Amino acid sequence: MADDKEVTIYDIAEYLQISAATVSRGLKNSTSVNKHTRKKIADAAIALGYQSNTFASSLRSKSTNTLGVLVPRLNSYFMSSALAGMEKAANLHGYHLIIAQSLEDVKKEKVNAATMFNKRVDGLLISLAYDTQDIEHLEPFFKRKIPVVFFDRVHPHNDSISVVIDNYAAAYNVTQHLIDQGCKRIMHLGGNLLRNVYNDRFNGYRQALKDNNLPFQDKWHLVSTLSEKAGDAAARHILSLPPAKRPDGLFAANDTAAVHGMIALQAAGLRIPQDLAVAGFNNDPISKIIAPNLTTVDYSGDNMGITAVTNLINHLKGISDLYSTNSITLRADLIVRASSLKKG
Amino acid sequence: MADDKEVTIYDIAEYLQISAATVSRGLKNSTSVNKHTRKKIADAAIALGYQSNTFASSLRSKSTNTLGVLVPRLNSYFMSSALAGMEKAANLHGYHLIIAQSLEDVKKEKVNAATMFNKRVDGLLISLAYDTQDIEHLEPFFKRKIPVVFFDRVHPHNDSISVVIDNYAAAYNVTQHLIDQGCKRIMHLGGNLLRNVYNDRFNGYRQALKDNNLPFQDKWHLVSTLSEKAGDAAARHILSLPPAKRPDGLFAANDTAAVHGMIALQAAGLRIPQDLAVAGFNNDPISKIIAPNLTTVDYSGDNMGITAVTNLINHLKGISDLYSTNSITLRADLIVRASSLKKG
DNA sequence: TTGTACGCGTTATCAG
DNA sequence: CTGATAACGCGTACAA
Repeated sequence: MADDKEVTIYDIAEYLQISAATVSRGLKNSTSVNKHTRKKIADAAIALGYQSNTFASSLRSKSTNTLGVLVPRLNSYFMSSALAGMEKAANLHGYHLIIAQSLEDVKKEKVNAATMFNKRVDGLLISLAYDTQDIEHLEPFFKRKIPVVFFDRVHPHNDSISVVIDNYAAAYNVTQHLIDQGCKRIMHLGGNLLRNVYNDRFNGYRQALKDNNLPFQDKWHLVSTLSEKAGDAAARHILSLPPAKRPDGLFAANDTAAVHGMIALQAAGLRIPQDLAVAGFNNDPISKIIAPNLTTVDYSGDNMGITAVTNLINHLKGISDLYSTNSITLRADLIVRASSLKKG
Repeated sequence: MADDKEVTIYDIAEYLQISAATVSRGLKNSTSVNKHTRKKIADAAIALGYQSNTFASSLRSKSTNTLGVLVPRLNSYFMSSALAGMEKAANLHGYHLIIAQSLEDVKKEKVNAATMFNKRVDGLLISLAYDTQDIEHLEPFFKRKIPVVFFDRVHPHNDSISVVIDNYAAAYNVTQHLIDQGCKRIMHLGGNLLRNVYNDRFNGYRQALKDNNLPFQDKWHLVSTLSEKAGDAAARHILSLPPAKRPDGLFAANDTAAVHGMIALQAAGLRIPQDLAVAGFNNDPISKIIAPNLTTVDYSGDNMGITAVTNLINHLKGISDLYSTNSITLRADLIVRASSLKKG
């Protein structure tokens, strides 16, 4: 009952009157150990209640089987789906996840990146904070050739890979769809243009307008954090305009803002889609609950998470060369629902 | 440019012509090191690009500053909020999180628990899988006195603590509220009774019926996984009953099932709350998007996460005795919204 | 205030 | 197939 000391491979070795080296090898089922001995070792391990000490092993083998995940926030539908996908893929390959959030704060992002490095993660998965300008804080990883995978909110870098969707094309398609429905005055509720996702969506939107000879006005481009409140504020902004000057279409860069905008607009008596067609982005569950259902872009966090981790691990195992390509683009289809259907 | 070797405290020591021991002490700002020397060490560390090796340190000090988090799923609103809260609290105290999901599978839960132990987490936070029967797989933690904190889906155990809400009281209140609104035939869409949360909610519901002299019928208690599909199926079940035999109230053990039930019922022409009053559980964002808004129970994952981690860390730091109490109950208030308001 | 010497538990290397 | 031994990077008695 003296359960106070760790049970180590030495205890097993002594117990079986063999060497610790053999125990170590036997424990990982090395074929260079007699099958019979292997069995004895496994049994003894259980009998003695042995539990391997991961970081003693890591210290020696210089690999932790751990991936660092650094995201802006943990509690959004997209992100929690991405994490779920990552965990699934990681688990499948015997890797584990250490997770931190920057809360959209570069400073926290830097501190967390350093922590991940100190923990000697075998690879880093990162989606950048709202106002991260450069990625100097990732230099330690690049220097030591620890693979970094950006996803969603990325930053171009030669020695890393990005997993993204084609935000430009998706936004273009959304806008074109609204135009096809007869919208002529389309407002865009977007995010910080510093981040590729919002910049690309904005550009896709603008290009679609241009290609259809529709004028773009600066005041139709609202920048926000795309929160519930931001959706609300956008609605109030629209309602503050004289009816003749109001947009007849709204494309929000996420579903949260779109939905809360809709609710506020509807509360004020506007009809959707008749008075104003609305489209969002992400295919968040809320898009199927709001009435009318929200037109959006299918953006699977799960897929993105699985892809990011699988590629990272393949690279770690030398199966694929991470840097042979710089970017993986996942598909993200337009999902048309009633909120944007002015015609039939 | 030969950045291929780790920079260790020995490199700093050699660089400064002092001993590694002093460097080690200086790095953690020990007052037993000359202030001037300390400064030199810090500077040299930066100059040489030193990054401490966490697990070498852990191996020596036998503490990892890492907490294990083991949950059924990562991608639910409640759970991602709880994780966000945990990360926030952990980060605040210099702890980090290693996260895994059981995907509601006991086998995975066991494997993951073992991994967490092998990684020598300083403490474990766990919410049990759907069908976990016993917690023998946590024995290694108990034996080595590594603190375990259960949250949400808990299991009574002397050497651990549980962070919960009063599910019984909350469910009682929901049911009483429905009764107050005139409901006489209340159906309960619940989860697996093996889990405290669903069992307690069921019992609260039943007791409220009893206290109001309303009959309970077995067939009014539906057990499911509380998924979108389960909500749908429950609705179809209700619709399959002859109108006179249908319930006039529905209490679902989560908002997802409640909302998707509502949508299906409404699609079939039932009016909510007139024909059927509905209440859910969790105060998920979707409860404020469905029309009419869903009556529910406010259940803050963020709070629960913060509470669980803070208590765990206080215990680790010896500030509080984890086991002086066996359970912390957070408040969870009824939020009345239109979906249940038959009267005014 | 600083240095010496050793150990944490594992794995790699080399020899047999 | 197995064993002896050193090393991974750090922390800490103990001594100076």
